Amino acid sequence: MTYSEENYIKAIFHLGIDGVKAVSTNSVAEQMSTKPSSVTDMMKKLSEKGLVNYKKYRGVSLTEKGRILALSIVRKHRLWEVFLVQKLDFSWDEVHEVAEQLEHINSDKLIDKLDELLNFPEYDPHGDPIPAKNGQIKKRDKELLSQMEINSASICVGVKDSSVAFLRFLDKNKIALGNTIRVMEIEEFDNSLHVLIEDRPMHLSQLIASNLYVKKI
Amino acid sequence: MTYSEENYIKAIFHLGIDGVKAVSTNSVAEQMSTKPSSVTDMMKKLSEKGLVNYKKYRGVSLTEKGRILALSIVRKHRLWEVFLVQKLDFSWDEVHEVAEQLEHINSDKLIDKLDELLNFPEYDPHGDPIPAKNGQIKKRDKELLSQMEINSASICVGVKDSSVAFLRFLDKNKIALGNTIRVMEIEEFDNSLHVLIEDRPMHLSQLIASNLYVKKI
DNA sequence: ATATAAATTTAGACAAATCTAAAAATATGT
DNA sequence: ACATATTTTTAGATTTGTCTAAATTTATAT
Repeated sequence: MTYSEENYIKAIFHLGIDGVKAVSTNSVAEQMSTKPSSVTDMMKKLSEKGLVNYKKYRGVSLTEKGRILALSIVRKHRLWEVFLVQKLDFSWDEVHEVAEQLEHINSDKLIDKLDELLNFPEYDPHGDPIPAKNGQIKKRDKELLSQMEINSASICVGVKDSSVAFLRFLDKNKIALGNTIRVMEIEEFDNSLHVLIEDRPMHLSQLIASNLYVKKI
Repeated sequence: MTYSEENYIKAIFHLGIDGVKAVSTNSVAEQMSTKPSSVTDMMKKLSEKGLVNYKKYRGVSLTEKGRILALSIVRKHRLWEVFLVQKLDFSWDEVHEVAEQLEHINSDKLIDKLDELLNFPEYDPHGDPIPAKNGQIKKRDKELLSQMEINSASICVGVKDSSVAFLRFLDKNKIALGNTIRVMEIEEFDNSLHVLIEDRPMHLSQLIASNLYVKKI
């Protein structure tokens, strides 16, 4: 597998995450910052290799073989992110770029041993689950903060948007995974939330609330 | 820099290590398992970029800029090797292949932090010095065991040949860096050595002795 | 010194991954 | 339903790194 092939497989995986049957050529092109014609070329190639189901004009999806490959890449990416944060003191907004490179390193022993060094983590620094060696990936039961009711209490377990801008915003406002969040009031006007984060009162816009995953308690 | 360019720079660095003015096209090709014509092409390109001094038919050498780049790649390679051995329990004959991949990962912060995690090691698992961040590389005073005199005592500090076969041989015979070695007798016939390794008598062929670096004590 | 051998470069080709522009297929709105 | 817009594919070009085969330069041996 070339890096490029792996990146396409990963893109299709991420786009097709919520039970979507097939993803469009254009969406893959956008995700990867390439042109649709490049995607078409690559889909033919990956289809030849039995990694994707591709029908002209009908979009593309991963085969079982492709899914397993995608999961192994995601596993590597997320384990490296944990390593960077836990062992090298990276902040959660710095890890993605480096992990994008590290995820292509090819060595089973390396990944198994890294997993062990990190004590078999289940989630990456953004709260996303780390696929097991056999490809199993657990779906955490979580919902968006924006969907919580008044007076509900929850724990922050992940972010939907993991852009540098959003993560820095959270840092600046001392909002971190593991924090407890209680919804005190919902502004009808703009759907913003008055919350208590670890007993600290805060006012969060609807945009913020709809990018934070929480788990009811 | 592409991976390929980096590999050529590294090859020229390793071939030119002992004060050689210029290395030949063929030697680079052999080192990299490519064809001489491919080397010629790449030398033109690296010359354009100011990384090598290249004159047709006259061989090639690194410019200062090229040397600095080479040292940064070697630094990364050797730090990763230390990481693999110290943190992930790799044996010294398993690290090279993986480090060949990891050395191309591009992140200054990653390498600085890795260096720190490993406590600023000076040598890699084979006894080779790790270039400092600024490119400084210390030359350890060492000589081949085969050049030691009778009754001399020394400490094993490195290997010349770091092939899997040689490293496994050393493991099997419990010869490791840091061991003390005393030369008891030299066989005139085949230049083999009778030595005491950590007080354990052993008989080493001339080939073995000429691939072990030691430091007199 | 010069024929021959060896090393190196050149010329031309190829595969991978990308692009642009044009053509074809599909989707959409009234 | 059909004209128009959008999406997707095709055709052909480009760049990078590689190769083979032929030509050229340098080295070597007598």
